[in-house]
Amino acid sequence: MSPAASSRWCPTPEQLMILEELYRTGIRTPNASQIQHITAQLSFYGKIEGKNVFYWFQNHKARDRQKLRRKLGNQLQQQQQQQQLYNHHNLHQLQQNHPNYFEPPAACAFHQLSHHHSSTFLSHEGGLEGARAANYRWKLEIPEIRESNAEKSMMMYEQHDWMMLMNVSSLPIQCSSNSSTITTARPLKTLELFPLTATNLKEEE
Amino acid sequence: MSPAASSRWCPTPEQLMILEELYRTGIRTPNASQIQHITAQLSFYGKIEGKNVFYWFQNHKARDRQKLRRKLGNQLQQQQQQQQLYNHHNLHQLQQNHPNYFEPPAACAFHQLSHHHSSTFLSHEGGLEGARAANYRWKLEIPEIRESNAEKSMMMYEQHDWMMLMNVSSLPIQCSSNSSTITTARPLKTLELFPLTATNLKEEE
DNA sequence: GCAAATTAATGATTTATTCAAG
DNA sequence: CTTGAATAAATCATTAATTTGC
Repeated sequence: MSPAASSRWCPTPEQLMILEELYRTGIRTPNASQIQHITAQLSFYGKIEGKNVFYWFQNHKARDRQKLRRKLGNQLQQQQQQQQLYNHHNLHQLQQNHPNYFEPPAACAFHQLSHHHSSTFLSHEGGLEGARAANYRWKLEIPEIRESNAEKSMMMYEQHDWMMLMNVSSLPIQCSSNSSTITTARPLKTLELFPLTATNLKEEE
Repeated sequence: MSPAASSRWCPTPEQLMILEELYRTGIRTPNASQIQHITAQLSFYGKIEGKNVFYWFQNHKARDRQKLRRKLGNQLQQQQQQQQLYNHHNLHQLQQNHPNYFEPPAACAFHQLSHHHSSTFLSHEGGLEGARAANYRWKLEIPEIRESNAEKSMMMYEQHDWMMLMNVSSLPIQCSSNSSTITTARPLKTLELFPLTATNLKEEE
């Protein structure tokens, strides 16, 4: 009965509490160092990774907004005049394609809101300088590719998985020629890179 | 007089060409290792980071779709019958919400294709099993928050900076440093390697 | 010809939507 | 049904094209 490493993070009550507290405090979109910090703190209460923190804030923010939107949407049932006015005014073509867009104006408003908030809590914090200076390390454990149902859908590409610390500038990738490999030079590599097979299958029409 | 490190990546013609070729070949959403490879290869032609590659594909895919959508949108003014038929036939619930989803099947196909490709040049690691084993460290340098115009918009949160390279596995990236005339005119075998056969029309006329 | 001023492309972020585990 | 995870759409911001007046 090993823990069997469930495929997704399950926040402990403590973690959740802290996260919510942080959110209440005003943190909406933590940056790298903030995430690092939070993760470190929360890791005391249980297993957790940076991406969990990241996603949590993303989702929480989004859903919070969603609720708010709904609530407001109901409240302002009668003020739709404005709505229509607005709609009629600055409308992109794409809205044609999204007839189910409930409240485009709301969305717009939210953008602004968003900006406002971030600047708000950033200003008060004023403590990013310190963070900004240093380098941080992250241990990235390979994300346990879920092959559970792999047979069906092949596998998922988690393209987010790679997004990270690309600043690997130090990167030894820098062509370690020293060994023989050179001979082939780039053309060959290129070849490897490009499976010219198939190629067809354009997404067109 | 340093180059002053422009704030955003500017692909060299070679890099661009290769990327486009890859795209044409079918790569839409490269995974971690693919991005690694591509980045390594392209780094020979100029400064480049993984995230550039990632973003490039994201944007290219999106804008390609955009164009296509527009085009089709015009073309299919009268063919909406088919659409409806299709929609009615193999429909997930979500398609209700996205009546404007033109080619869900295409998307699917690409995933498969993509997978095929990756396995093609990742075959040496015999799949993902090998990769999954280890943990890796990455140095995360705080991304040099651009404060250039900070006073106006405070700062940007680059939350993407942290997400990255989860999968990084065996990293077979063998670059060739080689001492050829790198400076300006690289031969760019790659180009020659790819018969730019235009069986598929250019994106838009 | 050549810069300042505009516009078009496109790299980089942020937000909204969807998928699927529990 | 809730929510972590992933993807796609929309948006912002900067660079390259280009126009324009001189």
